[in-house]
Amino acid sequence: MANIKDIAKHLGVSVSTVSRAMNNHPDVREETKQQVMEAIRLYNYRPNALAKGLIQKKTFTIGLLVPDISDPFPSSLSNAVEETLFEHGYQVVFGNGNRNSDKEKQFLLNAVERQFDGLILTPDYMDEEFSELLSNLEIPIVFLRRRPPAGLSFPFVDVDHYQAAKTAMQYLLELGHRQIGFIGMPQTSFIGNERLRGYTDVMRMHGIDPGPGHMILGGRTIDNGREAMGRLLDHNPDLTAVFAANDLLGIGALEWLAMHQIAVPDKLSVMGFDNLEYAGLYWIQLTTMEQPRREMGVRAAQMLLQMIANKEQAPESDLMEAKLVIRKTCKARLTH
Amino acid sequence: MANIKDIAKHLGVSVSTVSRAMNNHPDVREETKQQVMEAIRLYNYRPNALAKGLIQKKTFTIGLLVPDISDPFPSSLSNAVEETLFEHGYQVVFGNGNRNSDKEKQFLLNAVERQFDGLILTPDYMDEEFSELLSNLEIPIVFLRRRPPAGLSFPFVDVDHYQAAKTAMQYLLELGHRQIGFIGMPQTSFIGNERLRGYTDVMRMHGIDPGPGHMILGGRTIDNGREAMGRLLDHNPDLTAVFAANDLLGIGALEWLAMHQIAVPDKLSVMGFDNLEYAGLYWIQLTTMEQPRREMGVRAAQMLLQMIANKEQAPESDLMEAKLVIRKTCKARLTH
DNA sequence: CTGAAAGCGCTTACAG
DNA sequence: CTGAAAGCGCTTACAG
Repeated sequence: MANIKDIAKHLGVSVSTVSRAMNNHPDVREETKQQVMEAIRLYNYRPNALAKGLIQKKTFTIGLLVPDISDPFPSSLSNAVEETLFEHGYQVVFGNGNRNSDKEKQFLLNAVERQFDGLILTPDYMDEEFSELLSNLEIPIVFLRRRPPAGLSFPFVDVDHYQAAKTAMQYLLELGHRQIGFIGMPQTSFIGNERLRGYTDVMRMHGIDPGPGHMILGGRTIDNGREAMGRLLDHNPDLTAVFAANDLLGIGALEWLAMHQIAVPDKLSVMGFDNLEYAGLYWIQLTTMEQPRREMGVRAAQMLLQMIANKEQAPESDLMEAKLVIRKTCKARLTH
Repeated sequence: MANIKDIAKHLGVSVSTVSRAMNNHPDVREETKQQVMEAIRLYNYRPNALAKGLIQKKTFTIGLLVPDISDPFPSSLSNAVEETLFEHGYQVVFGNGNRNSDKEKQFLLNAVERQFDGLILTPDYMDEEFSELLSNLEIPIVFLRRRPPAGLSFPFVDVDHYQAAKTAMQYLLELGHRQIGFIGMPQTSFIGNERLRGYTDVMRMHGIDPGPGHMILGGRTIDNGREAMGRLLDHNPDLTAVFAANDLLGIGALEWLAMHQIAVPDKLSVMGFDNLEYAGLYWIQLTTMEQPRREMGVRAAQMLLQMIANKEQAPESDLMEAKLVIRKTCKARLTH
């Protein structure tokens, strides 16, 4: 590959001049600039970003750590991040957390070695070591769909899961439901707990104290949802509605109900959370809470850009609102 | 950030020694090595990858261009690529082609500027300019799920779509179907045409000449499939089976059939292609051809690794076999 | 086993 | 408007 010296030599000018011409420096004769551009084309020359980054202390590279590249949820969000950052001249490097604690740490280390300009993080494991690493990082960081570990004050963007769960529950109550079951995520999940809290609080506000018979926790997948639905109805045959903490769980519930010929929404209403692609399928038509994925991604990217531009002043975290998407799995309770 | 000089100064040794100790050079006293390691920990030092890459002409970075990060199909495959490459110490940089010709080219340019060690490409647009760029690249490249543009001999890994379509058709014929319709992709799609060719050839082999009444081409999505199914049955009410060139199309067909109370597979059999997650859903249970996504990703990564290790000898392209996944949308034709 | 020096390919004051 | 020189943070012959 040709380098800047080659093209300087070719033109009989100094490398400084070539550099300035390439970078559109004002103090360079138009004619010289033209010649340089031509030589660049001729040699098929591309400036070495490593050398450039080394000296400018700026790489135009942003790291984006996602839990799992093949997970459909984060990927649409990643797209928004990537597009926003790309428009501003940054290349985003996806890190595959791979639901693996070591890989997440490895990514952080990589980011510092490679001199990334900023980081957007959706880590799954935030142990001591991770926090420790993070606190030494000296790079602008924003958390996406996660809260920073205790003691560290990085800005984040997330949905207000608690509020959203309340909205979902409110809807179910308006439809006349009182006996509402909950299919929840593992207790180790922050967002799972927020959604659970929304469920519980609304139930209590309406004078119902949801006991263990009202809920099955601990899952995330379609299989989990299917299994939970069966158990839930076993414990509590009076349920007229079920709130699933995520769509996969909700779809699993729907499966179980379909398998057992329990009509949805005539016999039982089902509410999901996320609004995955799945939810809109003809056979599913799940009523659910939609997370503003694109907006979250764009927002996180903008926040990071702002932090890079102004390292002093940290932006405010952003808690976004989820939107109720009404489809066909919830219905007013029959009053007999 | 501390640099190598800081830690050399701290220990009163030369930077050469620090460098050697870090990189496990044999000619360095064990004691020295220990001290260096300790100082590195103390300073929280991480070597600058830019400087390292600049001098070593090796960045341990691989570019992976995908058409669309949020597309579920490539992402599971990307995971396999990433994992394989990560095990060998490489970081993969995802490029979002974004179904946009300029972004794909931009990615190529970026790759050369940033001195990537290799590239795995799934481009959607391969015009003159793209080929031109490619031919100047001097970087090991493998194509994934795409064939290199005419005149360029990069190795590729893909599924043998023609063969796979024949397998699917063979299955339908074994079930007794003769009047088989085809819902196909745009004629601009290489893989779409391969699948169509498989369909047509098998039909002809069995003495049926599929006319325009047998097929609707031009779509990729669920909506397209739904619409195509209606038209197909309109033209050709005798059809007993339909082969959809991808699962989305197949699912759309299934939707239309469900909406019109046409029992699948009792009245009509439907065959898909891809085996997306969707296909296994309780309500769908689509019989389809599964592409070995993980294997393709792993294979492409291995090929690239081999090319990097040995720049002389180009590896053979790999055409993989798709596997028939029998679920519930195909059934033996009733013989009355 | 260790150090001094050159060099990777750029950018950027500084001087003219 | 242009050039010479220093320097970014490393690695690696070369010499000892």
